[in-house]
Amino acid sequence: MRILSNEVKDHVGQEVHIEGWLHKKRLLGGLTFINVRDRRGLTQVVLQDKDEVEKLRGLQIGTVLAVDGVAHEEPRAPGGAELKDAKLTVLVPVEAEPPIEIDKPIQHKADNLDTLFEYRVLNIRNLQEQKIFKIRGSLTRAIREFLDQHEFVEIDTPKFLAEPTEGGAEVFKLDYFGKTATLAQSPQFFKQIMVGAYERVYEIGHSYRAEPSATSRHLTELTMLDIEMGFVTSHDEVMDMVGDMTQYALRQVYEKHADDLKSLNAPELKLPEDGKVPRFTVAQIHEMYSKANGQDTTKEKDLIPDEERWICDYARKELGSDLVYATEFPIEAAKFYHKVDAEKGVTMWSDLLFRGLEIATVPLRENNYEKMIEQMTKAGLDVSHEGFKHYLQAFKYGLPQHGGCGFGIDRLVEKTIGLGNVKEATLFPRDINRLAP
RNA sequence: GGGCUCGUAGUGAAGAGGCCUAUCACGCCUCCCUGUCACGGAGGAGAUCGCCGGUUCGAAUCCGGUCGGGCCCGCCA
Repeated sequence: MRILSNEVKDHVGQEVHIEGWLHKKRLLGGLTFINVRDRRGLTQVVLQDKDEVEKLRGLQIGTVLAVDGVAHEEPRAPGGAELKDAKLTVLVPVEAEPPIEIDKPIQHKADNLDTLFEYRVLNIRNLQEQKIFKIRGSLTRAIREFLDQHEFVEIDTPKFLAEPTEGGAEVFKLDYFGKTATLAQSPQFFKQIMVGAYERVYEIGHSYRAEPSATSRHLTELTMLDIEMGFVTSHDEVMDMVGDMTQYALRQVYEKHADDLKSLNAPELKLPEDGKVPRFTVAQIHEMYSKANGQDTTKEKDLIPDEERWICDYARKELGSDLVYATEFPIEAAKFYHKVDAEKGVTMWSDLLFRGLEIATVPLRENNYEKMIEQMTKAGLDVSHEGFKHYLQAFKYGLPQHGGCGFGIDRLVEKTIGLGNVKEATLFPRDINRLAP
């Protein structure tokens, strides 16, 4: 029966059977060490029999092996145990030399990202590279845990849509049996509709943006966490929920993957002591940034990327928080479904920033049917259009006040680990130039 | 859409008019090596310097074009 790499130490003195990939050979003459990789990690196998070593001649890293040997306690071996007197069985011989090395840290330099993704199939076998996606899995699991605890229902909504109706971003169009379909830029309409059923819903799914943005923070296919929560009494309540969730997920992952994050050189996690993510209005940030940097940004409707980096720096140094909210975005920057604070003349929409980057937009929605029609008409949209019909039904037949967020999972993973490009946090990234692998 | 950059063995880099018959590291091949873990040692193979054209006695190096990357801005998650 097959045992796994981390179980070898529990079978000292016994004959055991392991299977995995040849990960490394070290030939010292009369003594040969090989590392066998399985899903738990590496097992060191010691070979002294020349005939056994000969079985590996001409075979490359990646060869699939079975090894029968006796487990020994050995302080000199990684993990404190190893296999001796081993017999090898080659299950899948690999003679082709891998185009990249997988037993050493993989280059993540911006100039070489193309090579990283060109050989993704192989470099994902690198133990260091694997940590990134284990951490990614843990982050989304922690988010699901939090949302489940707070009575959110997980939903799945279609990605083929009839029309590009939401606005704000370029959409992909494709032939759908003679009609034109678009790929969803977000589950926006569906999650709001579902508030009418469950009050609280979320989806972790893919969204598609056809924007020709070749930057370190854009993908054409991205993973978004979309949350919507009904019967909220204030914008603050939504911000608190999203802030709590993010802190929960980060704490969980920093605890569970402490060693992995350290070996990946992730920054130390700084979260506010009182658990409340600090808030600044967009106008405040413009003012603070302009004063500190001598560049006048007070006329900008949105934050410029450098302001996002600056306010995050400020929050980390002065307030001990890697997370910070930019609130009260101006009405000119808003979408038709955002709720407007008429008294202040701003929207009830904020962005959650994390280590210099916008990772979520957190707005309160307009939920009044007549006001929606009014705001849509003002935005130049045809409210009688087929694409809006079912969305507006939800409002016509009763939606409570609600709010939520669109949260970029790829960006969250990138910044959690301290990577330089959102694509490094994505297994098989899709961008303006890349469709494969 | 605009701007700025970079293309040299399988991988990562050095070379910035002649010292280049192109250097180094890792990987690969052969041999030596009984405690390696980025093993070590000796030797070897592997590159028409992205492509096309130009300038020059001479181009990896300078110029133009082209193709392919990257970064920033706009926009967004």
